[in-house]
Amino acid sequence: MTERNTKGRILDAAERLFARDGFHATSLRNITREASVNLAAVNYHFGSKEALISEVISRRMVPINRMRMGRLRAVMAESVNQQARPDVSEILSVFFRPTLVFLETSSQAKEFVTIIGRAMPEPDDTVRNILIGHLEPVFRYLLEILCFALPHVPYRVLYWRLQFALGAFSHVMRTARDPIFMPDDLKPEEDIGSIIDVLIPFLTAGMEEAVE
Amino acid sequence: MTERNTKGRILDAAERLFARDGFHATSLRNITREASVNLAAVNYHFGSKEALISEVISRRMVPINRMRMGRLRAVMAESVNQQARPDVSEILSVFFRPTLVFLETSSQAKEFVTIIGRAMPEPDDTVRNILIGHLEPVFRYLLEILCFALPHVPYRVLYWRLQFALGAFSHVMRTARDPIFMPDDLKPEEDIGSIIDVLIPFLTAGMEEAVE
DNA sequence: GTCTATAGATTGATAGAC
DNA sequence: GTCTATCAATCTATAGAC
Repeated sequence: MTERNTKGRILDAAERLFARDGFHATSLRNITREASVNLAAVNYHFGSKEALISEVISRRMVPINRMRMGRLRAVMAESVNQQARPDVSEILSVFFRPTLVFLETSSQAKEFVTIIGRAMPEPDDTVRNILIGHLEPVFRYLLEILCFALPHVPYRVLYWRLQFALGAFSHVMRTARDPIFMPDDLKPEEDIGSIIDVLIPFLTAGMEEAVE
Repeated sequence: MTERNTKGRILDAAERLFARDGFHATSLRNITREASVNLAAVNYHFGSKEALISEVISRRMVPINRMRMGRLRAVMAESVNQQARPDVSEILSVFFRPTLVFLETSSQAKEFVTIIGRAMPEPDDTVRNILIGHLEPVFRYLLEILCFALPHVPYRVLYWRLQFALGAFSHVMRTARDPIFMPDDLKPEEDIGSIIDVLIPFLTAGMEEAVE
């Protein structure tokens, strides 16, 4: 299912290597070798390594976040209609599940899950800001809806709880395929969806916990 | 409170710069300039950049983890004595609070909190394994005690929940001083202890949540 | 122990032929 | 659009004088 054209081949190879080795440790030479294209092709098609990183992130993040925003709006609208508080577990599902939407259609896209987890803690500001720019509107809307869902929890506490959720999520997305500290009598999960099934009740309980 | 000798000056400067810019983006030239020592001093005193990274991490992690293990054993012993299950909130406190132990004594050590959060998601295996090597025995013992505390939660679920806790913790340690997505009407916490005060009830609720 | 000078390797980017 | 060849900058690490 590899892309035929050079640009697509570069994007796929970059996605694979960024996921495996990180952004900084992956050189343009590694990428073009993996993609079987010429070194100069990256700068011809993308302009710079940074622009390539941006493209690798954007081509998946844009549709994922469009899906997230649409579903969050639906959850909010339904809540207003029924004059009921939105369900925290559903809010979190709507945020996390779209990450997996590509996994059924493309084996290549599995790499991307790791990339999200890599970009979040990236020390390089320019790289991290690419992800942050995509996530910021979603985060704000998510926080707003959580305020409706959990009016008894202070705003400041909800902000930090949402940060905890983000941290837990990015950590397991990054390490899911090669989990650290895994005891010998446990096996890595075969698919990431089953980790999210454990994650959502965990986070929901934490979100809903009363503040004394 | 800066160290007088060259070795200590290098360690402090490296800690500061690793925290701010990450391990990979910080060159030995940056470090020696910041420490006002000669470039060759790093290889004279430490042998290599990797060995310096290891030292920066170890000099704080060793005493922190010794404290953690001691307190965890105490929690476990008290539980056996009283024939009661250990308290989840206390277990988590015993793990998280020692991170802050240096903060009262040394302003320099504030940087280290960020470093833990940086080393955990580090793509470079050799760097990440330095931290993992320190944390592994603590993680295993922590998981064991959680099994005692929460016998109704399956082992596999507890493993992942502890991973979520680790992810949330490292994420906020890394971003606490410059939080992402911070709304205009919120201010960064003045000290990290107050974030941990929010974190522990959140994680405790998630840990204790019943599994259907 | 501290310094200068430099080796040796790798990187992102580009000029210019085809 | 694709290629070769190369520039200029960076890095870690080390040899050798003091």
